[in-house]
Amino acid sequence: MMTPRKEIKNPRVRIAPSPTGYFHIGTARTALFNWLFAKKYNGKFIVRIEDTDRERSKIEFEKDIIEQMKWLGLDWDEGVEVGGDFGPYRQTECLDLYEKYLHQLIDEKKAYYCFCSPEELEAKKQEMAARGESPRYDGSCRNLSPEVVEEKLKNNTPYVIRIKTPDKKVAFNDMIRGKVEFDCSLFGDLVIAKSLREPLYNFAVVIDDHRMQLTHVIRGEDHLSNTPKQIILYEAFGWDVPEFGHLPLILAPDKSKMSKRFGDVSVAEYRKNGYLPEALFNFIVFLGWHPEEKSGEGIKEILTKEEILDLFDVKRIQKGGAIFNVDKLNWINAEHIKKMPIDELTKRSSPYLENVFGEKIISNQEYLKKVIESHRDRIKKLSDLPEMVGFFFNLSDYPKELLIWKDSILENTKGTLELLISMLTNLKEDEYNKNQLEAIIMPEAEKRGRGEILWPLRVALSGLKNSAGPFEIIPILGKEETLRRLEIAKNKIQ
RNA sequence: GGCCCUAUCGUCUAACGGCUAGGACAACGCCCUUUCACGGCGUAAAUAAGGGUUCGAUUCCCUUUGGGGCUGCCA
Repeated sequence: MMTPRKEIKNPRVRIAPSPTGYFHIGTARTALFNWLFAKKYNGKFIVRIEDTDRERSKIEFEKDIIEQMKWLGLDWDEGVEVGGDFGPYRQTECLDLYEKYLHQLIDEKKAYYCFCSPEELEAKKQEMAARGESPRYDGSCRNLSPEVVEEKLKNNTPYVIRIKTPDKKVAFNDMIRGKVEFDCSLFGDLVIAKSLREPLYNFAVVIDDHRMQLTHVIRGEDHLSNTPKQIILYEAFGWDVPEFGHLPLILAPDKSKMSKRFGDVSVAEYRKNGYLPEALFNFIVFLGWHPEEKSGEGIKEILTKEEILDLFDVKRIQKGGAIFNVDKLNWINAEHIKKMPIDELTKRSSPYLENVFGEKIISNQEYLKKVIESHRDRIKKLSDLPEMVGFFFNLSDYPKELLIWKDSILENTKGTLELLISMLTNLKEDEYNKNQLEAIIMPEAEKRGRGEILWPLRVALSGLKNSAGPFEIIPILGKEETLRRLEIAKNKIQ
């Protein structure tokens, strides 16, 4: 059986995004699992920016990463913005350190300068592929004499730095997958730096993970095959190897890696589209993880961050990839919207409304709250709101035919509107509540047919084919506006 | 191609080696209903295939098949 799991205590974990694009949903999930892991086991969560790719790294992306992580409700103990004892937390600020370690490896003959040109390499690669071998570096520069190396360096011959990959198998015990083994002889000598001042990912990661004393490296499954390469480096330095855990990937509906299909699935995009951070958090964590079922009938799926943290357990992380299902996200989002206190919901919805209808819309908070409350059960996303509640602020024009119930006739509709106007005119302002309204209108509706009365009423109020019911709308609109809208309807018909 | 990971309803998933394989989303149907939603009730829907091990496999092992990742002087 399995070896007993080591007790996890005060782990140090990290998320190490590279600022080469907007904060991606997949990165968000990795961040989330690391955050949960740190919180759950009383450890530290660290944010490190991996910007060794100078070409593609941009400060605006770094800002976005930080902003969206905060938006999702994540906080970190060390890293960019907050600092800490193991800085710098941005790789481009560690160049001296990488250079030092590169020198160390070269001095110890564990790494070497390679002067092969990309063209040569490509040709060799083709050759090997043609022979059916797995393409790898043949080690031409592995044993260059110090004189030759010095000469070439003096002449500014372009070079890279390669690690001498040991000819052996490397195994590790993945927290999620159990034992995983790779044959390193298949790799060849890996390039670990483009130059002394240009370290490459696999090298920089090891230096930093070690330097920051990380105990667990939890990352996407796409890094699984990088792990043995990094272990080689740990061993070259004689450092302790952290525990690794490789999360299953989030897949697009066609099962390809998420980023490939919808390249720009940024968290910011979901935010803009009206998803709540608590819903996105909830949804994403359920992609590849489910809590233990508590005695019997199903599990609770709508959870707060705190509840998730309480239930979280690494052992229950899934191995297989999970497809990102927007329908489920929409449902979870809707559920969180239903649960949210109205003041909070109003605050969060305001930007979406303001965006469409302008600032004045938020001036009357009490009105706004009633409007939002009346429609919270009908929306999936905050961004659905403007379209649905717009009529409260501004009744748009509609064809008079819309006022006519099913196969009723214009004449009846006119009669209905006149009747309603007279009934509602007699009702006092403070009687404009659901109960009173129903008390006077429903008997009439039962008599003449509900649709005959209620449909024209509702359309007159909303101007829409589909909307909330009249007894929800009228109390919000109030007497004056209600009657005004009924007059508009009546005038349309004449 | 090579290496690695992976496999329960369409999707996310549950099931100490032991029940009619459970739940959720979506779909469909019915109810509620002035419309559209909400809500309530219900229906259909899965252990990839083949071998073992076992009294008994969704569960353990092997093979095949499918899917995915990696195979950069990206991260």
